[in-house]
Amino acid sequence: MNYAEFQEIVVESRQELFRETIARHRATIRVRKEAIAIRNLAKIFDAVLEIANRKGFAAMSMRDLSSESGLSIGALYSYFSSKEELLEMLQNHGRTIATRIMDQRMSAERNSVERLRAAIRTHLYLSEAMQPWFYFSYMEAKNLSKVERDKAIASELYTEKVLEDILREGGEAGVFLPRDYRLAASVMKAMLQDWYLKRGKYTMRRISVDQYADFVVEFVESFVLKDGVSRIADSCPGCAATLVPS
Amino acid sequence: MNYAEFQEIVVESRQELFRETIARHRATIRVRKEAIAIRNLAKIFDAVLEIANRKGFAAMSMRDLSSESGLSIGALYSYFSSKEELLEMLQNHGRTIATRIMDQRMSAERNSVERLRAAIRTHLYLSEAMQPWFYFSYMEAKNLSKVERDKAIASELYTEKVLEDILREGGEAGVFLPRDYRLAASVMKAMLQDWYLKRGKYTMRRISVDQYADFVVEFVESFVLKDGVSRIADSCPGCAATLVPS
DNA sequence: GTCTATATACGGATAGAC
DNA sequence: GTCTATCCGTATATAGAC
Repeated sequence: MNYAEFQEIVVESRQELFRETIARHRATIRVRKEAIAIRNLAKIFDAVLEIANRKGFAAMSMRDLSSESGLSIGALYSYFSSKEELLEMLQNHGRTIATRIMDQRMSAERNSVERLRAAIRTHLYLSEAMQPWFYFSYMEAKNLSKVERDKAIASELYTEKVLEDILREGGEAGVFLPRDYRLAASVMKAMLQDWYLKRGKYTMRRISVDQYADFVVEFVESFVLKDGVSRIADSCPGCAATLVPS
Repeated sequence: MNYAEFQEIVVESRQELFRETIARHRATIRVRKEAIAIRNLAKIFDAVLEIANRKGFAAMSMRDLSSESGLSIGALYSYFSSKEELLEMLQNHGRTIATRIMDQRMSAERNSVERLRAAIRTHLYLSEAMQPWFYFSYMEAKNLSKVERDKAIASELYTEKVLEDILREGGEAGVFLPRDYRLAASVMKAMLQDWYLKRGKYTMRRISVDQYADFVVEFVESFVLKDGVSRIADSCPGCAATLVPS
């Protein structure tokens, strides 16, 4: 599966997830007509991501949000009861999509090498499809309430644990070299996060998400596999092409 | 050189750099007595880093800064003319220290493998000694004026270019394997940045900066060196100990 | 050099018309 | 369901006493 195919999955589940988010916040969302609520909530979330990723959530005023989303300030407040709740809604919404898709796709793979590759690819594809949300979530995490911040941290650590467990199982099976798997998972995570944190840089350099994924797989495998480089070059000649100096 | 030794260099140059920062902003800093100005500016910078890294620079009020720094709001404004100028002063101050020390230490090393290790270690040591500033600089970069933001981006890209050039020179000398050196420099940078962006995580896990540095060197060398693992394990048995699974 | 008191503007949130 | 007008707290920045 390449990125183009993956993207469709995300687009398809989008509608359904807005329905769920609206249901979860039935208490504060006063708009009863679902179609309208979905359309406007999507506009609001997109506008928040656009403004907050440019100048920060704290610096975004309701007047900014009103003009960017096309809804009046009064109308905005029938979708949330405070700016803080808006932040929490957006965090929960994004995290739910991300977690669900990640879990779905990881459950398919069985052997360690394939699981490692799938984890890298899926995470990168996901953060590519939802780049504004991932960036926002990273940058605004410290501004969340303690409860919400703890959820965000738990989610981060869970992703890292998934990577660590793949490495550990592969290590026990003798597929991977003995390494500090926890530290390896940490720096892998850092590489995955760089994709959405420095998106502009990679766009300028004309690096596609598939190229980046191939590179990260290669880099990590050279560290954990016994024969490092050769394997992926054999199994995926196209990938190897991305490894020569530019 | 380990971290403890490195730290002294940073502490020593601190005073001198405050003098320079005050000289550079002679126009706005109304306080004439240098000793007082240095002491208070240091208090102000520390307080900004403390508050802004907790809840963001935009959310930090002058009242917050006043009570954290111990200076009144009126006194604060004799050190800068606006909140925005304060942000720029702090960015410039930190970047000057970081750039100067990085350049100093890199000029010493000659061969490619040593240069690569020195670049990794120095960057990590620097970001450890100045962790609050590095974190602040990363998180608040997007809130700077265009001029200042461009300076911050240029500085980021320069660091990456240093890494890329080391790899390229080593590649041309046949010391490193042929790789995409630009992408390699990118992900190395991501690993280096993880150290100051997730400082709390590594503290909890009792990973020292020296352990982390050894690990990153090992990881990168397994990718670019022909015989990967063995070299560092031979040249530094202590380091190898950190590589077994915990 | 540093303080307190205050001018002035801008922010989040609500009321009530349509 | 959405809009405009407005309340009221809090923000930055300054003035002037000490």
